[in-house]
Amino acid sequence: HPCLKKSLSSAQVYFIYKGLVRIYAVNERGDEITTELRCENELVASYDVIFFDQPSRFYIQAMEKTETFHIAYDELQQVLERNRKLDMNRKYILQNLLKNAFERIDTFTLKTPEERYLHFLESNPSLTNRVPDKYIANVLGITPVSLSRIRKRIAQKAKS
Amino acid sequence: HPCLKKSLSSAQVYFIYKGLVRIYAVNERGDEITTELRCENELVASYDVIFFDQPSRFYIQAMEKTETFHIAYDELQQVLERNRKLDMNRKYILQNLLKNAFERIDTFTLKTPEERYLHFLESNPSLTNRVPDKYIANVLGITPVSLSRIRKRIAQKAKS
DNA sequence: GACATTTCTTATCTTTTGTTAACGACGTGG
DNA sequence: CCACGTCGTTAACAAAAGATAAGAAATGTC
Repeated sequence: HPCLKKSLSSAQVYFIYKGLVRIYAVNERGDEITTELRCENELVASYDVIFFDQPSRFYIQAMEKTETFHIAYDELQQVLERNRKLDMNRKYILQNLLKNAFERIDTFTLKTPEERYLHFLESNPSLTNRVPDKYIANVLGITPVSLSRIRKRIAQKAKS
Repeated sequence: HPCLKKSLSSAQVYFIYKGLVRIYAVNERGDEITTELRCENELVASYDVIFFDQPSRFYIQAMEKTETFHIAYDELQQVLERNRKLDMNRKYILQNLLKNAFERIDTFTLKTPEERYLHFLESNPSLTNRVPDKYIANVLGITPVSLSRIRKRIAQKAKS
């Protein structure tokens, strides 16, 4: 049976040191849509709460046995404030988040769904076999049925 | 005649204090695709150069008479290092970039092109009448022809 | 004003995607 | 072993989007 679903409603920042989670929201048509897949050494937080100070639209569900550290966002800020040595880490983490976000945006503007899927496989080889395809489809902005067809097309090209 | 096109190849960070630019890249089919529209009080940089230390895929073109400050990224880091008082600003700027990036990603996963366009109009009322629609279409991940049809559909709904 | 250029719209056709439903494969728990 | 639920694939149809081309509208230049 599936793992527990929880609202991502607190102003906590989670660091995953083991396992894999999906972040999902409910769109205007009432469907659960997975927006993020995050695994080891990655951060999870609801930007609704942290950046907008609003109720979170997001939920979290572990796809595997997952272990995390977590800390309140405000507290994290204070810790970083006090320890200059951690500053490099903060820069690195924020920049890494930004880099990935920009890269992902550009796959939506510059690539077709098929190219986007291939790019996902290259960029996330570790995720591919750990998550049902339907969640990957959501992350790519397409439906599971459409992803299935894309996979078929790719397989046909590979044969010829 | 259109304004000059320049490669965004330096490791500079530009702050726009007047005007409006578009950032574009050339996709795998050889088309110029606008990926970003940036105006007053916003930052411009090539994340290819700054984050990946790679040749930039991006170009910049001013849509209006535009004036900017710019500073080398490394130098900016050093300035911020030396002036603790600027640190708050850095946090604010980085978080703002992240917030916008996350929000934009979610419009691709959670919204239809039509909803995405309406969201763009709400979020960027100042841009709407300053840029040709074809660039907005690119930013939304659709073609100009498709955006034209979406606009027509919205207008028809508004009548009824 | 006249002209050229760019942009937007529209039409046509093709391709892709969304939607829904059915089917089989697989794993789990009784 | 069987019932059950989940997941991926496939089919059928509707809807939307891409590609291309042709006109209309808007813009800029002289």
